[in-house]
Amino acid sequence: MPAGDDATASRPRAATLRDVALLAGVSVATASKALNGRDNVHPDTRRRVVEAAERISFTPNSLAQAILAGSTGTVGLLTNDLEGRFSLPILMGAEDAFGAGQMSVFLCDARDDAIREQYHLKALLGRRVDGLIVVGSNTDPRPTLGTLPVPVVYAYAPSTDPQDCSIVPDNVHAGTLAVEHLLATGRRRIAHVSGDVRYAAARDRAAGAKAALAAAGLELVGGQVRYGSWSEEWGRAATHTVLDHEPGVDAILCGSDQIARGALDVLRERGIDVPGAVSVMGFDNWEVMISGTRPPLTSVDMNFETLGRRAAQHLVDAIGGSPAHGVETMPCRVVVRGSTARGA
Amino acid sequence: MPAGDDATASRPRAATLRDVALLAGVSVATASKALNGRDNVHPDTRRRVVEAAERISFTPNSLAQAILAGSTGTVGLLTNDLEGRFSLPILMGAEDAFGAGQMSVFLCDARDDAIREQYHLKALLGRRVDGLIVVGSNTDPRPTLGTLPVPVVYAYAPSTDPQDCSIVPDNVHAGTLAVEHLLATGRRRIAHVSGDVRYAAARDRAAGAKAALAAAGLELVGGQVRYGSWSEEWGRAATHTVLDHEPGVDAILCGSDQIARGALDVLRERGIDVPGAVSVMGFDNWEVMISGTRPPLTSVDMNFETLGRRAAQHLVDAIGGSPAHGVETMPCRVVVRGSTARGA
DNA sequence: AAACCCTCCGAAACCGTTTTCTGGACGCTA
DNA sequence: TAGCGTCCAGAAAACGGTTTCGGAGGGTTT
Repeated sequence: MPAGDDATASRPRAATLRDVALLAGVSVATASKALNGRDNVHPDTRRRVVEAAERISFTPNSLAQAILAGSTGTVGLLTNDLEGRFSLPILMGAEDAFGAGQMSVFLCDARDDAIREQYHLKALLGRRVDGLIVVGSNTDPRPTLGTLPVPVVYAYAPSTDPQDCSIVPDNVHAGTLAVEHLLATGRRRIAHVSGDVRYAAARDRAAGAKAALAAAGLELVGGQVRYGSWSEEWGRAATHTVLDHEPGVDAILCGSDQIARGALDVLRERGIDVPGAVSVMGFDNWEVMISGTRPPLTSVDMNFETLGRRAAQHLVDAIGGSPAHGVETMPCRVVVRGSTARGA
Repeated sequence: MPAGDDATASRPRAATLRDVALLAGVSVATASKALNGRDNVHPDTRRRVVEAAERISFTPNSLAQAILAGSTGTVGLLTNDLEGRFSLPILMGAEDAFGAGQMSVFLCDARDDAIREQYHLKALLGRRVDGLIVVGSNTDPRPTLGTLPVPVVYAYAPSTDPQDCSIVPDNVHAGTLAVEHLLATGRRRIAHVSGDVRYAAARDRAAGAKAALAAAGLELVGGQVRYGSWSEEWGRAATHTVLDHEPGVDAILCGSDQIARGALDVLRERGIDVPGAVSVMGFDNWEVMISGTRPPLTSVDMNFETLGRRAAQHLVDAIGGSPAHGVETMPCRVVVRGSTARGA
């Protein structure tokens, strides 16, 4: 158990440019120029300054630099999803896009609470972030933040205002890709078990799936999407129903990896071969859900990292004076695994 | 698809105190005093200033404030775990402890790369964070960052330097609690299937479990811990082995929720009643892994949020001049669910 | 020796805010 | 009416950097 004691043990105060200058025997102006590679500094002088800076491990105060330059090199990531399912890949993508260390990210979680969001927004603007990425908790449109003194990019959930810049995963295309993959592996009698119908993601994926089926002159087995909740439990229940009512079914397209896990469990219990008799697919390609499924689950990856990179790129452009408008959709991709293996 | 166009459409520059003062017809000094509730400002004047500030939605520039005050109201969270399993609850706990909006958090992911860590560290120190929380990717000790101009608290993974302040989950106690719970529900022949033996977490939990058994005059069925990997796959394999070699086993304590899922699957396949014949427990209480297990999995919650709050609290104390030293362990708790229900 | 150029350093202004200090206006008392 | 206290507003300094500008010093040319 730690015990507080040496309150007086003075921690070395962060070094300032003045300290460096004093130590090197030059003025602060010269020290600044020497460290920043400006011209008109004698090589010997520069060396002295650099050595002094290293000796006291001087780190320039970004605050002071920012106050002059008018930009801070920081962005705010205002999220509503701290399960981290979407925010974190987006954060990683953004970090990559900015270039490590160039830009630091303030992460704030509003927890889907408008009051808390305003609060964090105020704090971020006060800290003069150069821009904002707003991550929603689902793909339904969310209210715009309105006009702010810094550019904003909405990721995952689009803004209601079409003038804003939003980057969202293409759920319609995801549904299409999934069905095309199933068709390509010889499936014809496809059921679709999805999550909560109130989520745009569920409806969009279903729309894409139906469109792809229609293009092949087919429709869903049972004629309709089986909406429910985003849980394994629902995946199990719905799969039982599907198997009971549609004996000829040869593929179950699940609205999420969790639902797919439920489906796989029931198929295994009933002794139905996957993918021999029935193929199973999920959406999200959530590593932690998928690793361990039997057989390994084919899933549609929504490319969150790419989405984050793209959002960051748009933000950089906007900060640079070239804002974008409207909703941009990010393509996704099918990750094929054993649960739909061709001819298995 | 967004298209860049109105690069010239000037975004409203953030208002400064000077703007407010000009609009209210006072000096910046008076404006500052009026907005900060200082004395010696005439009520009418104050009202004029406040109205002016609201009219142009003035937000004080925290950078300028920080440069005066010498503290920024920001902390850095340097993590190596952006699966977010540990970092995010810790971040949430820290946010809570700081008090919403008081303190903003820079989140950086070093991805277990020392170079990247140094890079982020430099950026954070340059931004004059008031303190740092360093989150490891596992509970093995990690190298200290050494002496920095700001206080540091190590969370999840302790620092190698006992002078540093570290907050870690009490894995030994977790193992003890788990076994005590199993004993309390009448189990006597307990097997322990755990993850990678190279992880301190695995060894500590096992040590706690063995101690609790010894205290009851028992030992592990089979005499030893079955170490492997942190996967469902290993959970399944090891459970088969246990059932084959130890027919009398009445509980399987699993080193993680994932391993426990594997165990549950195998028990179900073999038609063994859980918890009637065999109890199953996991560690971590990872909601997303647990929701959907049949029966619902009893698990030891490591209280990451509390850990994060505690780390934040220690950081605040250290910033306030009362640093703590040494490793502090956080208690954990058993969350009882169906997989160990008494007398079921 | 005067005029000139070049190299290099430092003084000072600036960013946006807070705080201290100075001082003007006004009212009250002696 | 002089003296004093109170109330309120503004000027100025400070924080830690960057940048501009002026100028000192030395060498070269006429």
